[in-house]
Order: sequence, then structure tokens, then C-alpha cells
Amino acid sequence: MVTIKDVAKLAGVSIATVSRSLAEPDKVSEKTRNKVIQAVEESGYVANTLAQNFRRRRSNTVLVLVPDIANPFFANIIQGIEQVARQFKYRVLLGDTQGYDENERIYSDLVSHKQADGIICLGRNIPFPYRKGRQSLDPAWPPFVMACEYHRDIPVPAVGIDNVAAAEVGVRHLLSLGHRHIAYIDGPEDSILCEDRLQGYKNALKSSQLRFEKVLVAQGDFTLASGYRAMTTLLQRKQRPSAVFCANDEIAIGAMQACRDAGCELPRDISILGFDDIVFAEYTSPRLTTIHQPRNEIGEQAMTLLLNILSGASPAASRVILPFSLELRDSTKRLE
Amino acid sequence: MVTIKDVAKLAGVSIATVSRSLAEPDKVSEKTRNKVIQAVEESGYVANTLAQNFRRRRSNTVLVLVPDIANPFFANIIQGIEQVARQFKYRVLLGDTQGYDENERIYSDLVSHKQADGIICLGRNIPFPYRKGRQSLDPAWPPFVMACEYHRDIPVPAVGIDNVAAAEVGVRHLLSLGHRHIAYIDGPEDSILCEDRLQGYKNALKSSQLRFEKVLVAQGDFTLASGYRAMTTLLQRKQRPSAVFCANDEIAIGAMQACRDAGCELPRDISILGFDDIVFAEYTSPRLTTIHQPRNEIGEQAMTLLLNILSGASPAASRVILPFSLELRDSTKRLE
DNA sequence: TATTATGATGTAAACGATTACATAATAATA
DNA sequence: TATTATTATGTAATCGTTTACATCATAATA
Repeated sequence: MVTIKDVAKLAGVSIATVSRSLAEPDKVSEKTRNKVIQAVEESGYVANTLAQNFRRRRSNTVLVLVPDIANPFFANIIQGIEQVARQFKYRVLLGDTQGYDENERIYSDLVSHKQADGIICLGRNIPFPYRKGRQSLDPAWPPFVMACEYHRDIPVPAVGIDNVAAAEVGVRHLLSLGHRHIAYIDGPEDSILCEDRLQGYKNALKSSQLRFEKVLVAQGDFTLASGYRAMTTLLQRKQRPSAVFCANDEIAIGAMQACRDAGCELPRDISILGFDDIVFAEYTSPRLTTIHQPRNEIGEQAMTLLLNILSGASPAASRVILPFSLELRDSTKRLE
Repeated sequence: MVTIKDVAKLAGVSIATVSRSLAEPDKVSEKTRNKVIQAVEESGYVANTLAQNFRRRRSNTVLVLVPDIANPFFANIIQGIEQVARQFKYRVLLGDTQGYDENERIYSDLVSHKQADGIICLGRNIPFPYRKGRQSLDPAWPPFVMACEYHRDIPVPAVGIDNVAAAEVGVRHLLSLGHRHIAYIDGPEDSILCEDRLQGYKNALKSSQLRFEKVLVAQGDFTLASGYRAMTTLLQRKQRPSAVFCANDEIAIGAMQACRDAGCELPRDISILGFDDIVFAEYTSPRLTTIHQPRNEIGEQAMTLLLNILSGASPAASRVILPFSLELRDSTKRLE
């Protein structure tokens, strides 16, 4: 293997000069710089990143913890992260936690082992141990930011949309179509993001002087199957809801299937509203009305935020709130 | 930071002994081993992986090149890879190439830079430069395996199903339902996997003494939108096909939407057959009949294969062929 | 008991870069 | 021109491990 030593010999300079020519070109005279570059090309030298990382004591790698890569929603966020990472010569290490905290722990250990410089967490909990009730960032924690979710008590840097407002806009849309009996299929229990969406749902109901009824809330977990199950349950009630707000598009798509299986015609009998606007939302029948989130941008901003933190710029917590929009399609219909 | 030196001092042994106690416990007496372990715990020592990687000259990391993580098909394969990787203490570096060869190049450079020990390639081309017509593996290439796709000329280690046979089974199913006018919506042009599926389609036709008609083949690119477009084109022909075999499920789902938009009723007017069996296939209306691929296992096997190669076990090329199955659902129907 | 094999430990040299510091060469100033 | 500031380069230490080799203690053998 050709090392910096070989290049130095070939160029007739010291290894220090080679290092400088490559890393800080302006600290070296043009003449030597050219000699070095020439030698690099001639020898086919590529710096050994393992040695560099070791010496510089950082890996130029960020760890992305994903609850489930199979979820297309996350995929787009990862793409955004990747894009920015590539631009800044960072690598993306993937950690699919499959929902297990245990795996989160394993992965976040990578940071203490110096395999990663920081973490972007797409899931809903902080991947480090901390006492319940903690209200501040632990300075011992490695740099990390949350994308989508955030933390109720601890001011973790986070990127996302205003889920309360988004849900409210969505449900108000259903109300504006004349629906009064609106159900909500929730996502996983401990997700703040879902709590917020539930809150938005409640707010909207309140704005129309409607009472919040607990029986109209069914539990899901962001999967297609859970949407199907939850909807099936809702359909068994004596009085069926005329509209259903779903915590994400997959739940919505599962719910639509349940409706069809129960003999409902969509959207005539039931209006369905999703959340996220994944690509598949445009290809359901009827096409799914949903809340659009700027997924790619969420990823980009999260990575940017982490980069800032890594460069020591903004030590303080900060939250980036991005805009959402209601994507009107065919799955919601005026109540006749 | 606590280093191996501190542990050595604390345990009253040399750093070599500490290193050995940790890496090759049986080369050290039980007494010392215990002293060391004790010291490790007491001091909270964790080995600096950056230093280890540097010294051992490998990163324990594999690079996974994905054409598009947003495709749920790939997501499951990645999960399989991850699983095995985690088990063997390997890290997974993600490279979303977004279909650009340029990006593939950038990423595969990571290997020469020692950032990754090997590559798993989910896309359709080899991410290293090579002369066209080459028939053998270049010994200079870093360890890599292909998952899903493979290479026509070069015997690259690969994992996948028998796409010719799978397509043939699928199309024969359509034939058995009485369809004679069967279209095929293809995937990206340079995909071998798609060539194989096309071949299977042709084989099936032949087995029923049907002529292959070029006009019945439409071009797609694995995306929902491409399926929609291709189907729209097919529907404009004077004689519409009564069944369509799609190169993947996303194309199929796009095609279904196009049919509906054109006023067809599914599956009455047109039978649709997909490929891959992504989760969404069960939630379309009608539910999509498709070829099931063991995605997770493909990922697992690919990682296992790479691990073998990395350990120097099987230097030769090998292909792992996994079983597929026809998943009968509701989108294909007997021709009336 | 003297000698030899075996096993456990220590010493010190790598690995390939970065970088603080010293020094030499050049430019700017008096 | 002599002196000082500035810039360019080189020397050598350093990062935290692993590991070849030397050494020492102990067990096995003659």
C-alpha cells in the first residue's frame, strides 16, 4: 500500500508537508504543492481513512436510528439526511432498531466507541439511559438530534412539523365536509407525535362544539395491519363513524381495506384522512387525502442541525418547525 | 478518556496483557484475566474502535449500495443484511445511489479508503470500472456480492431467486385463467433481473403456443408513476390486454390506478400480476396477486456470503438461489 | 538435580496519519 | 545593510491499539 511516506519520498519533501498540502493547501507554497500533487497522482496515493480517523479522533460518520426502514416515510427522511451527509463528506451508518430499545442501546454505543460522531434519532425515545423526570440535556450525551419526534421534557434539538396544528387542520377539513362523528386511529402509545395529533383532533372537535369521545379513538401502531384491525373494531360499533382520521398513511390504507372488506363503499360511506403523504397515498382507491410532511427536508434539516452541533456552533437546544400542507384528494367526501 | 494504559496500570500488568485478556482470553492465565476484567469494569474502559480499526486495518463495516431506499422492497433486504451484520458485530454503511452511477463510484471509494471492508450491491451494476466484455472477477476488486441482481458475464457472487422461472410461473397462472392477450410492463432497461422476467414471460407464452408480441411490452422503471404511465399507454391500444404482468409491485399498483382512471373495473376487465410481494400488495383493491420473494432472507444470505468472502473462506464465485412462490390474491381472475 | 519444553507476561516496534515546535528561508522594515 | 517579521518546511512526538519477539517462571523430562 502506498502511504504518505512514499509520496513524501517521491515528492522530495517531508511527510508533514504532504499532509499539509492535502489538508491545508494554503499553508504550503505553490511549488511544493504542485510537486506533492504530482507525486500523489503518480503513486496513486489515497489517504488511509482509518489512520486519519484515529488521529483526528472522529469518524465523520453519523448514526441514524430508524424504528423501521421498511416504512417509506422514514426512507425519505433518510434520503434527506444522506444528501446533506454526502455533501459534507459524512457517512451514514444505519441502525434499524426494529422498535427494540435494546437495539437502540447497542447502536448508540457506537458513539462511545467512536464509530460515530453523532446520532439522528427517527424514533420516539432518547437512546441513552436517563432518570425519568429529567428536564435538561445531559452534557455527557453525545451530539444528537431527533427528527419527526421530539421530547416532552428534555429540550432535545429536533426537526419536525407542528403536529397539533396539522392534525387540527385535517380534522377541521372533515368537519367542514359536515362530518360530526369522526374517529381517530392512533399510532404507538408512547409517541409524542401521536399525542400531538390526538390533541389537534381534540382541538378541532372543540372548535365545533363537539364532545371528545374516547370510544372513537382506536389504537394502532403505524402499520397497515394495525390500521386494518383498528378500523374493523370501529366498524363493529352500533353507530359507525362517518369519517376517520388516521395517525399515518399506512394506518389509513389498512383502514380503507377494512372498510371495503366490511362492505363499505369509499368514500361514500366513510371518509378517510391520512397523515404523512407517502408515495402510495396517491395510488390508493380512492386516492388518499392526507397531511403532507416535507420528509426530505426534515432529513436535510436534521443533518444540518447535527452538523452545527458537531462543529460546536450551537450548543443550545433548538427546534426546527417545518411547514405541512393538507393534500386534498378523493378519500374524503362531503357527508350527504 | 480511559485507555488501555490506565487499565494496565490499575490491574498491575502490561498493556499487552490487557489487550490479550480482552481479545484472546485463553492466552492468559485465569488469575490475570480476572484482574484485568476487574480493572476494566472499575475504570469503565471501552476500547477505542478507531484505534483498533486502524491497527487491525479493517473497519468491520460493510457498505450497502441501494438504488433507492424509498422502495420498500429494498428496505426488507436491508433489514436482513442488518440482522446478520449486527450478529457478527459488523456495521452497515448506507449508500443510497439514487440510481446515479456517479454516486456508486463515490461510495465504493469508501472501500479503497478502508472505510468499509466489503460491498453489498442491491442495484444492477458493478460499482467499479471495468472493460466491457470482461468475463471474470477482477482480483483487484474489493469483496462484494450482489443481492437481487447478478451479472450476465462476470461471475459475481450473488443472491436471488430464479427470475425466469418465477415470471414463467406467474404468466402461466394468467394463461391458466384463460388469458391470451397478456401484456408485460418491464422495469429499467439495463436490469438483468428484468430481462430474466421478460424471458420467463416469453417462455410461458411459448408453452401455450402464443406468439410474443413486442407491442405488448411497455417500459417502466419500478416506480408507481412509471406503472401508471405504461398502463395508460397499453390501454390506448385498439385491443386492450386482458391481463398484465408487471415487473414489480409498484408498477402493478400504478397500473391498477391507471386502469381505474380509464374506467376499467378490476379484476373483471383486466387481471394484474405483480412481482415482489411488498407489504402494500395485500392492501390494494383488489388485493394484488404477485410473486413472493424472500426478501429478508435474500439480505441475510447476501451478508453471510460477504462474511464468508471476507474471512477468505470462499474466494470463488457462487450464486445462492432462493425459492419464490406465487401469492394468489384477488387481482387476477378467470377470463369470462 | 540438571535440562528442556511450555506457558505467561513484558518490552517495544509497528500501524499511517496529524501537528506542536524548531528551524530555515524569504520578505518587510528600519 | 542589518534587523525583524513572516512564511515554508522539517523533525519528531503522538494518537491507542496489536503483536513479534524476548524474557521469565513453571512444569515435564532425563
